[in-house]
Amino acid sequence: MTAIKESSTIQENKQYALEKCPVTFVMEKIGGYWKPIILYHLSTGDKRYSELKRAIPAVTEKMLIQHLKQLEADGLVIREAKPVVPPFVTYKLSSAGTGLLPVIDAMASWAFKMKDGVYNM
Amino acid sequence: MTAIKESSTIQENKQYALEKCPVTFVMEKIGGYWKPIILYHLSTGDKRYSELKRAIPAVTEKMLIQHLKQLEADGLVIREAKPVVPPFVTYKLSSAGTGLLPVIDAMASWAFKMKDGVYNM
DNA sequence: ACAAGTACTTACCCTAAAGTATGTATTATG
DNA sequence: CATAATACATACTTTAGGGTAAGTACTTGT
Repeated sequence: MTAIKESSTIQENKQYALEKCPVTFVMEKIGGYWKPIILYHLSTGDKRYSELKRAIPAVTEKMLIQHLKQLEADGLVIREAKPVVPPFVTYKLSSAGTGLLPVIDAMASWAFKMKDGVYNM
Repeated sequence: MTAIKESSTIQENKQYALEKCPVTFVMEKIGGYWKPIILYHLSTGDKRYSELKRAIPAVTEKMLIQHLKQLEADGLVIREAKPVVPPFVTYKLSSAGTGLLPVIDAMASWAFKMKDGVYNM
């Protein structure tokens, strides 16, 4: 992960937005490019790291693990590792992560309406 | 023979994600840093450009106008300009933009639950 | 001996998004 | 005449995020 510069305006703005805007708070958590996709794949049940990798072929390993770590740090997913070799690691949604599913659903619903031209008038 | 530069992976991935993932489709529309905030402010009624500027003091004019233009191009907001001087321009949500409000609400609801510790168990 | 599978890690690079600073057109008003 | 107000536009710089490529540790199978 790259170090963040605390003094930058963008960081100050993030502080402002985080305190003032709950939507931005959510964006901070699921705004990463692959995070919604990962969340979606975990919504159908626990997945091993390699299962996620295969389920999302376009994501690079660096991005996958990076986002998984962030999601874990944010308390949205839970990592469980069995002390065996080869490693056996599964990821699943926490209760907070599960609580996000209505958001994901609302998004998907809007996207489908857009594609169906429901809002073209 | 010189090698021809192929299209970047990032663009291919975007194509993949847009087709496969409705959530990413939504992120494309409202993922810009200030867009959710702008949308939120428009949800309470039409606003003049200068009203938005005052309502969101931390945003720069470049970012504000840029995001407004994108939201307009995406059909989420409608711009109305009166041919007077000084200019009088108002922005309001389109039907598609209004259709996004449940998403915003779901996000806000989750954010407040998070802050209230509802998911800490 | 060595390749294969699993779950990462790390160093480096490139680009898109965001920020800074300044300029534009028009008219009313002091 | 100069300033204020409004709604932008634009050249330039910085930063955060994402991508590439390669390596690590450990054990089982051939």
